[in-house]
Amino acid sequence: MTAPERSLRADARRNREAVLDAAGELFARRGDAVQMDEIAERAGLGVGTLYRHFADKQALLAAIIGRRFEAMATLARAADEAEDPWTAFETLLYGYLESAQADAAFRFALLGPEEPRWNDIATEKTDFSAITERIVRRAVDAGRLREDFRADDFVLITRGAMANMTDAAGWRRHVTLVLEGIRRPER
Amino acid sequence: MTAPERSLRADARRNREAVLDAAGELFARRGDAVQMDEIAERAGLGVGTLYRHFADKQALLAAIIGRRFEAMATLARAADEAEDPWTAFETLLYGYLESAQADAAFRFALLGPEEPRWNDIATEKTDFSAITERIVRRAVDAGRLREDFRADDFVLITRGAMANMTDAAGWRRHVTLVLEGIRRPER
DNA sequence: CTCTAACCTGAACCTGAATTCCGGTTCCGA
DNA sequence: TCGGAACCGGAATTCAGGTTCAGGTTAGAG
Repeated sequence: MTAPERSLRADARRNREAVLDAAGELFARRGDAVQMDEIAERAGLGVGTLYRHFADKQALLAAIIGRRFEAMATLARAADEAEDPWTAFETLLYGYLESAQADAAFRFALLGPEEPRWNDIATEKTDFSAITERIVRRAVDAGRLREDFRADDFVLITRGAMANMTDAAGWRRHVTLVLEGIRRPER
Repeated sequence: MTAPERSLRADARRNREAVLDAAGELFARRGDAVQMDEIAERAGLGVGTLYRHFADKQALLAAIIGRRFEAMATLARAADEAEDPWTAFETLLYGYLESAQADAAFRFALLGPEEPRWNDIATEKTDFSAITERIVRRAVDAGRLREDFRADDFVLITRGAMANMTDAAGWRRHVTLVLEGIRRPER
């Protein structure tokens, strides 16, 4: 996709990285409302350079989102390490949501109506989904989640919480309420 | 706000209504993505006429949202009629969400980051909020909702569900899960 | 050190809407 | 029936942002 084709000239590689960093920072803060000019300025480059590395704004966005999903996959993998299935689940859930809170673009990508489209654009998402599925299954099998809980439900909860990220406290309360209906006692 | 100032010429009143209807229909289907030209065409009028009645797109949107909140207040009032507090609560919740499902603009207004702003723009919202508060209190007092449930939580749940209105079934599942954690047995 | 393909720049350009504006129309009171 | 204030139509204007491109600049192979 946005694969760093082999052998970029040193300065080109450096600039590409600068663009990614600047865009990541700005998109995270203000979602896709940021303008290409801003990104270019922050990266200390001309707009033209952005277009040399990314076909259009959408592609740049996609690259950033892909990065996030990679990070999410790592996070999920770490959560899956946990001995206790419930701990694994909770770690994943909160880790994911905290990342979402810190990144407006990521949130936007997940909440927007074109969400399904990211599957193609950000293939990194597949990894994450797979691990999530495993963690959910573990918790269900251990009897710590209602028996009919599915990975899809994880998405539902997650979206629900993200919709309440206007104020910092709201989504935690939301998750608390939901968890209560989903969780099952240890024994 | 968009008060139909006294004495509009007959045709003007008729046109104003046509605009409101056309806009309501289109906004409901596609949110604020619809263009002024489309609305004008559907209303069988020129764009200029829209601007004669509403300062700008935002104002037109606000008028529509206001209408919805009026309808929601009516709905809430009806729900409050119910003898059983839980029935009242559930009726309100589902009625509200079904309306949201049927109206993208309404949903958009409630989910968007400028949500708070609607309090000023659509004063009709106040009514709705008041009744909602009463219904929630009734259910809590009757011991049918967890003791610490507040009207704010109703908003949380509601936003959470709306975020899952991409597919028609998702939000119902979401509400089911949440209700489980919130509800308290009859006795 | 040279030369050129690969890069970069940023002003100009384009596009898609919202909004304006003014020459006609129409309602309606006298 | 008449006059003019209220209205209406819709092409023209404005504007914000994304995207392009005609030159200038290097990195780095030879």
